[in-house]
Amino acid sequence: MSFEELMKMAKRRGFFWPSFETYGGLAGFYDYGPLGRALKKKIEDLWRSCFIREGAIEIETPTINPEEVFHASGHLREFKDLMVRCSACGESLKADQIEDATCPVCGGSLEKEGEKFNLMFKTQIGAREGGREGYMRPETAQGIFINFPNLYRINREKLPMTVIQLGKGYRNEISPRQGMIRLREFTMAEAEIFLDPEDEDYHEIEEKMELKLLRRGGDAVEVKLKSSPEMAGGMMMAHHLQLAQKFLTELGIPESVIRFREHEEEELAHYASCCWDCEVYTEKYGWVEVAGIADRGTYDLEAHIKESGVDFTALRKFGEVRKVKRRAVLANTELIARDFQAVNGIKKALGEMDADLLKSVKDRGGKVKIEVDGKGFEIGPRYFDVLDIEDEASTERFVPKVVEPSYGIDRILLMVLAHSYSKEGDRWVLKLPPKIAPVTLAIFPLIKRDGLDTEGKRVYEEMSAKLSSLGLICKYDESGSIGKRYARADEVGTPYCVTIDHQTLEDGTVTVRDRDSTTQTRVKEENLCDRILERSW
RNA sequence: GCGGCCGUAGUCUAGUCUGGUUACGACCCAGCCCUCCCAAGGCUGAAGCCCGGGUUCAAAUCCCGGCGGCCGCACCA
Repeated sequence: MSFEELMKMAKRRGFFWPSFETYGGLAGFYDYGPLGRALKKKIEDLWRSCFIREGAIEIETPTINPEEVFHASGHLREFKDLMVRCSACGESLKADQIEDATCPVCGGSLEKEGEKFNLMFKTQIGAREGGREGYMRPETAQGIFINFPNLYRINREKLPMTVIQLGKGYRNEISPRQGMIRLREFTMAEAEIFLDPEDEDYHEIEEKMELKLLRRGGDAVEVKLKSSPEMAGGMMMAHHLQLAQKFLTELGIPESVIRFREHEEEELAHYASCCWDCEVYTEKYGWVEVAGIADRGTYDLEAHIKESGVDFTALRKFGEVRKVKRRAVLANTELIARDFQAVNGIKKALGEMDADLLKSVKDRGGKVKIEVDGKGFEIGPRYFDVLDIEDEASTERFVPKVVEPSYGIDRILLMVLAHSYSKEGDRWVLKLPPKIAPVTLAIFPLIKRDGLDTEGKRVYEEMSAKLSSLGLICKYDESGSIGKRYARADEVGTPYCVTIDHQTLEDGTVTVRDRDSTTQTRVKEENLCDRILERSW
């Protein structure tokens, strides 16, 4: 099996093909045909059920976001780098690292015009005058983060809280390559797990499951995470590494081609403190990232607090009354009133200042400069006190940390095809797990006469009515020879072919052919539906 | 974005160097015939020179430009 053959099959049979071929083609965009669309939907459904199963809630937010969102998230700043190329050695350099117009690598001269590497698609929202700038989202995650207060309330203020979103993401890649591997518009499936950093032991780690971990700068090792979840970055990270492997193997990707690779320090995204890529191996592309499980810490929620001023905290309940130490600034209002008058302004300003800082100022006998209504004041140590107070409290507010598994659905679909497509002698067989096969059932008359064709169409209509209500696709085919029809069905991974033969007319039984073994069993027509659904639903 | 190679039906491909009949063949696809279980066979049919300009009596073929693709470099937050 080569990737070229796979891509040809995908186009010929209707899984996917490059977009806009009518107008000369455009790299980084792919269309899904009927089979691809059906397969993709089933992969998405399976992913969704993997998370819903453990209590996740799903939302949908816009793909276009106003500028503020990405200003807060740091995406805007990250993309403002100017890249400049050296015309002598070809080295690409970030413009802010260059002091004069010479190349720090070879001393050659640099091109005058730098290029902006902004990987977000920019767009205008509303009328040109008074409109706002917007961007196509490069990840679905921000739509979840900015909704945290709503979601936390809707989730009855319980953590951990897992929020998922499936949808399109956009990255204006400089030069997309490798067909479907790097797209400019693609489908992501992301989960944000909000949790209390002081209480991470939510999940049982599966003892038996073995993962291949490639740690920073090290060799890959097979480990059972039960004994050392800290290897993966904590219980929640370990759990999601396992979940990723379970999901991929359920799609038919063998365990032997799945591994997890820890990001090197310099490889980490600006928001992540730790990240494991889940990679799948293929001959053609080597190890390809299909999912990333990142520890985003409190980065995003803190960023949105700072940008918006909105409260993105959660409430931690101690379950008992605790003594909580707190440092408070107490203004000496009598003295302030006597010497400065502007009591309320100064008191307010003192209250907003950092208590620890004021403490150290007071301890050294220094002065604090304060401006109130344009007038400056120098406040000496005797005008305020810094007190350590012990309160009693049964709750406190905190910013939750976030663990983020993020899956690339298009890449996963490609990997699923690559690892299920095989040649058996002369026949191409797509050995998809029955529950994700785009076409579940094909119905053939053995030959096109003797009433077998009309009987076949009748069976087809009945089965199609039943299966389509479950979202499953059923096909009827009477063209060519029976062998050719089996071959056509095998090529697109149809797990079951039902043939109507002369015996059907006598006793109401049909044959069910299994794709992988090609063996046939005879079943009564009334049992056919149950038989098909056993493994396909 | 830079460099190299490339662009003929849905797919693979002959033809391009050396301009000249109706652009070769295969697969796939559709219709009909045949066919009692794994791409049998027959007949018929649909479908193509990436786009634009130039040279020429004449361009798939030669020249220029554009677009797109593949590979390498860079990029991949």
